[in-house]
Amino acid sequence: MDSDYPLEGSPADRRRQKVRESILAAAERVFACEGENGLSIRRLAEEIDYSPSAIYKYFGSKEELLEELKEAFFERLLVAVDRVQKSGRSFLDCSAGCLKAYVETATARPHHYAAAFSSIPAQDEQAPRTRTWEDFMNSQKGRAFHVLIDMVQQGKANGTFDPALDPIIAAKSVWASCHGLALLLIHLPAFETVQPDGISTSREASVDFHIQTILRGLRAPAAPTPSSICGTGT
Amino acid sequence: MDSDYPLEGSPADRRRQKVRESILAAAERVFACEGENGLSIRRLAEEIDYSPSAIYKYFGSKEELLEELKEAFFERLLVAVDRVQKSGRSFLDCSAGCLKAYVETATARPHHYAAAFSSIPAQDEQAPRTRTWEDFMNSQKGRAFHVLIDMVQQGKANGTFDPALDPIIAAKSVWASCHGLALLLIHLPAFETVQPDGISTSREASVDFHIQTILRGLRAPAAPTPSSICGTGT
DNA sequence: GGTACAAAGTGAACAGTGTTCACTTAATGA
DNA sequence: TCATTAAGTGAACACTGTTCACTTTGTACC
Repeated sequence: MDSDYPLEGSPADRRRQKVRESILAAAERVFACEGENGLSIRRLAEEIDYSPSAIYKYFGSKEELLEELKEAFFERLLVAVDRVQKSGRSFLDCSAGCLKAYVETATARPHHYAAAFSSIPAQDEQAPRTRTWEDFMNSQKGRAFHVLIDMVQQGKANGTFDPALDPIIAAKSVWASCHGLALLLIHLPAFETVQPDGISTSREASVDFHIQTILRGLRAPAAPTPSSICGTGT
Repeated sequence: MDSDYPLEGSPADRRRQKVRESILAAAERVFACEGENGLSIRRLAEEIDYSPSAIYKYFGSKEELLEELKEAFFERLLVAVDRVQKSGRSFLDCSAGCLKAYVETATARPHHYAAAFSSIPAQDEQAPRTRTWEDFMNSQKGRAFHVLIDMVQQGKANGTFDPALDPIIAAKSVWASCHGLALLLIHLPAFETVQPDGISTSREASVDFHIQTILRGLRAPAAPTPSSICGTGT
């Protein structure tokens, strides 16, 4: 979105953009190392040799600044998924690759990913109930979610997945599973290590198993044509 | 653990215990409504008509106080799981029931559940690597995790699950899936609502589908006995 | 060039946070 | 009754996000 080559806008605009980006870069740096607690406005100001109040000329609040960092996760994710999808693999390989890309993109920047899902909405606040679908689908989150819906629909069409699947419900389920794995890897150091004896399974084996299990759960129940009777949820 | 009937210890001890519990009760109350941000030591002190510094006679730090609230989730979970397991259902029904209990226990107190998985360990800090297994397994988290391991092993033994499963890896996978669903329900109000048109699927249907998909992913690959396959929840 | 105006940047201050510590008050055991 | 210990307090410290009157800087126009 933001151009890399500074050839547009007035000199003042370009300068402003530069400072803005230096703030974000500093925030990125500190946040990656020390998380939300280590990232204070004063610390940030010190890092870029400005006064704390200067930052408020660029971002309305700390929350707003963080929002920008959070959005970046879904941008990176969409890029990674795109790369997988263009690699010309088979459907199942491609699907597994996308899910793996999700987990890896998430765990590569633990603090960013955790922060992206950190806000808990107040229970009574349910006013913006109407036309949430379009709003959601136009956000980065929504676009990433749509990749999953497409995946399910494609799998149904080519006979890999159960034709009775509701694409949205199934996509939600897949998302939840990946989300959970990413977060457990991030939050629970024991999760990787935990193993009764020295024989600790590699992280990658766990991730691969998880993804294969997710996909197996969506598979078509039996042979699609002649003797396909025993299917459960048809 | 903490006795309800105040018949042990000296009067002073009992008094102390009472104050301690009133602090925890107030914390519980405030935390449930307003989350970690709304819970300050001063607010807590005001709530129980003590001075802020008094609280430090009972808890070493705010962190320590919160730790106690977080542990409570796993206690509630173990109680709920125990109830399901004693209900005498079939293996698959019981398993599904336990997973559902997990999601429901988690979403019933969103702030508590989210907080229980909120800390992100520093990347370099990997000193306590040795004998983590026993430590972990003796914690409440570990005991809850063990329920899942047992579930997988039982499923392998009775032919429901793939006999090739590694119980620990499979249990991790199941945990991750439930964890992810619970957190998405907590953090993303859109997750429940999201649906292209007014036809919004109920939350329960999503949860049930997710759990069935998890269990389906662990199923034995082919028919274990001649004609005993077609029923879903035996 | 000089000038008016807006933007960028600053320092001090406010209200809030977790935490500490010297202190007073209350309860206990000898 | 008195000494010892625990419980409880108020003021302070170092920090936080945020605001606001202020100065400096840059830009556009005459």
